Amino acid sequence: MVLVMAHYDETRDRVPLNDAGDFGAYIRSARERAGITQADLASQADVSRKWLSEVENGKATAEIGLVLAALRRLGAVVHAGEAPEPSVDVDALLDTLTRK
Amino acid sequence: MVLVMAHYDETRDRVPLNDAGDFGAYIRSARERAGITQADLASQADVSRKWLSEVENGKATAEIGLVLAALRRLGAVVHAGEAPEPSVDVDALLDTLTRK
DNA sequence: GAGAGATGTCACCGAACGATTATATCTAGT
DNA sequence: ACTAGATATAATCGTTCGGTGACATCTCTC
Repeated sequence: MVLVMAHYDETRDRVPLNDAGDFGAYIRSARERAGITQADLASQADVSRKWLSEVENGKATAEIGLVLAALRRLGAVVHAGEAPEPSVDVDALLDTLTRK
Repeated sequence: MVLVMAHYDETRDRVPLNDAGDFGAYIRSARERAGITQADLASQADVSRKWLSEVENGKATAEIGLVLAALRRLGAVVHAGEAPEPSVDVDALLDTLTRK
C-alpha cells in the first residue's frame, strides 16, 4: 500500500516540545509563518499582547489552557507519546548526584 | 533501508492533546500504566497531590511548566505539528455567527 | 462489610497570574 | 536618519494559582 500525504514537512511536523521555551518558540514560528502580529493573535486567542510576548519568550508559569488556545488559533496540533526507553534515567541520576 | 522500532503502539503514541482535559487524561493513564500513585508522582514532580488530582481532572489554569514536568517524569514526549488544512475555519465561523 | 489505601475536595494563605496602560527598544522601508 | 509598526518591559491592580492540612468519598482486598 502507498500513502500520499499532502504538505508533509519533516521540519515542521512532530516538533518536540520539551519545555515552556519550546512551546514559545513554536508559537512564535507558527505565528510568523501565518504572517500575523502578536496583537493579532492575542486578540484572536483572547489574551493580552504582553502575555503572548512573555509566552513566546518561554514563560513557564503560563496557564496551559491559554497556551493551547493560542496554538489552536494557529492551526497547530499537539501530540503525546512515549519517550524511547533511555539506557539511563538522566533525571534520577542527576537527582542522586545532587541530593544534599 | 529498514528501520525497526521497538514497542511501537499505535494506541499509545501520537495521542492528540487538544485541551487541558486531554492532558489530564493522558497523565492519568500514563501514571496508572507506570503503577504509581498520585502522591508518588506529585512528590517526584515537585507538585502537590491536590494539584495533580485537579490536573488529571482537566484543570485548564494549571501552569504549563508544571504539567510538562509531570509528563517528563512519566517518560512522555510532546510534539507539535500542523493540523490538516480544514475546508472551513470552524472557530472563525462560530465567532462570526455568535458575534453580538 | 470492615479496613486500608487512593483519590476528591474544602478552607486558608502567601505568592503570582494576566489585564491594562504606558514607556522603551527594536526593525523595516522610504 | 526618520518614521511607523512591532515587540519588550515596567508599574499597578484585582483575581486566582498552588501548597498545606484536614476531611470526605471511593475502591479495592480480605
